[in-house]
Amino acid sequence: MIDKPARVRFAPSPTGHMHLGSARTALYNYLLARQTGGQFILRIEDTDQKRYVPGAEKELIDGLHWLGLDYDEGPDVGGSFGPYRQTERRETYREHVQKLVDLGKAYPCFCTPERLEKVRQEQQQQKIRTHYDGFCRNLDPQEAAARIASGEKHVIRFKMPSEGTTTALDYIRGPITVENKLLDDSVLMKSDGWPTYHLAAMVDDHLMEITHVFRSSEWLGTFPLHANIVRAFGWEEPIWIHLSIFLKPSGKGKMSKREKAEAIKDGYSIFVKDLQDLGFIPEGLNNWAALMGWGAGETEDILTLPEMIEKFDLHHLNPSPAAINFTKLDYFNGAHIRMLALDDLAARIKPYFLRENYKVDDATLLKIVPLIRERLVTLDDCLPFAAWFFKETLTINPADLVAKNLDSAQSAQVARKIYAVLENLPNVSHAVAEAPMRALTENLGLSLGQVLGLLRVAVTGQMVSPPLFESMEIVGKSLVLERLRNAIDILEKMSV
RNA sequence: GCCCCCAUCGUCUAGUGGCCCAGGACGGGGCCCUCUCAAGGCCCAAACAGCGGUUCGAGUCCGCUUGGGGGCACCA
Repeated sequence: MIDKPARVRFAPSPTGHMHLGSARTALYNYLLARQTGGQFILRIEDTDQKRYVPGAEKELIDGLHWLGLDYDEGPDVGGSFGPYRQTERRETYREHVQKLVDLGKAYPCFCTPERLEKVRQEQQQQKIRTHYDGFCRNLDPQEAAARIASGEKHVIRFKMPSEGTTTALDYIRGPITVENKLLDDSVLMKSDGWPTYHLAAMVDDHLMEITHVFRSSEWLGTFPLHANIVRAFGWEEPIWIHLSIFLKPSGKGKMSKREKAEAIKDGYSIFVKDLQDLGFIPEGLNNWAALMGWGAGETEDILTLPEMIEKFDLHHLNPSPAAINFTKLDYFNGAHIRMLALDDLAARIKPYFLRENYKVDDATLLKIVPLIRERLVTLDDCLPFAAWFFKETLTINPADLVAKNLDSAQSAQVARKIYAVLENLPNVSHAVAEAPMRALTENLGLSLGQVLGLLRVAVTGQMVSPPLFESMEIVGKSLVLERLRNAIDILEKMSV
């Protein structure tokens, strides 16, 4: 599907951590821009002074970079439609809201927050719709001007048409119609002089020549308002695409704050930064997030970013809410890890060893990677599988050394036999060691599981490890024999 | 309370009136491979919320019911 170049924007507010929903919205924006040869823009919607979180913008930018969703215009990269931070566009909003006032499509309102709260409570008591009662809607313009001149605090409200209906077109849902009398005279400009989202986003989308607006379906309620604002200015509307929201794994509502915190304990999170720390890779995360709400086709599942760019199609976006399925994220992550080049994977898991203070040498690491690659679900799984490679001494649970269906004395006996065989080999490489070990197993009348299981624990210190012979090849003969000697000691001590 | 949106296997989805006794993927179960754990291969169970229409024909169109979700700020 190749269309005209799209200008799209990801417009988060720096009020907290970047979460999954944001990541997916950003991804869809990116995909459409790249597919059509258009531009992907980052705009920071920071007009709410009270909710501003220092560092949030940086986290957003870092998150985007980590995900590989590079943007063409934004606060840190510039562009000819800037500035890209709404706090730097205050004058623009002021001019535009004035235009609306002059047009008679917006008006100053002097109601105090206290009065509004009182009105709201009364409405709730009467069980009627909570809305602005229009107290200032028909103030005499002269009088209003005088009150403003005298410095009286006020906001600017949009004068919503009071009769008829408004129909706005959502790309994936079709036309959405509401009765205008149900619509509120929303605040466009706050008393602190900053615009609300309703005004700022509409103005910016127009001025920045945005062609497609991807946003959460949480905006559906104010969709008619926004359409009315755009129309009041006489502007052309962008294509609106309201994305389904993400539900908690049970499918019952959005994740609560508490549930978000709980998820971390299970090794999951809805925050991009956490997911990164937890060992998820951008390739896996993008793939998983993309497919929540987008039907990519009949059979395709594992997709790379370039493949997604090629296949992305607005027609296959899904309007229904989607329950988060972290198990499926595991699958996508593992699948993409397996697709990584060996040196790439090595570079990505190295920090996890360093984080635990292991001394990692790159040559060894590179030899280990092919052994553990298909075993990793998340990057930090490298630790349980391969940390032992970098340990000076092993901590062995003696009971693990005792081979299945044998006692400690018998196991010690087997261990000595293994030692004797390995000792006489030129080295313990896979090619050299396997056949003799199989032969030994057969001679002893034991199973491979019994013999190699014992050897595994002796060499790696654990019951589960990467393939034994390949591992021994990396460790080397002398260390293998040393550890085997140690294992024999342990078993002999157990037997007395 | 009011408004809006949504509705196919447990989950994510394919399906745009006949190609569907509904396809794929995750998860689950079984088998194979196998030195552990994985990965991989094969197989199985599993869904059109209900009821009315429209039509020669409906998962697909319409209505209602039910269920679910979102919203009703000088937050975004």
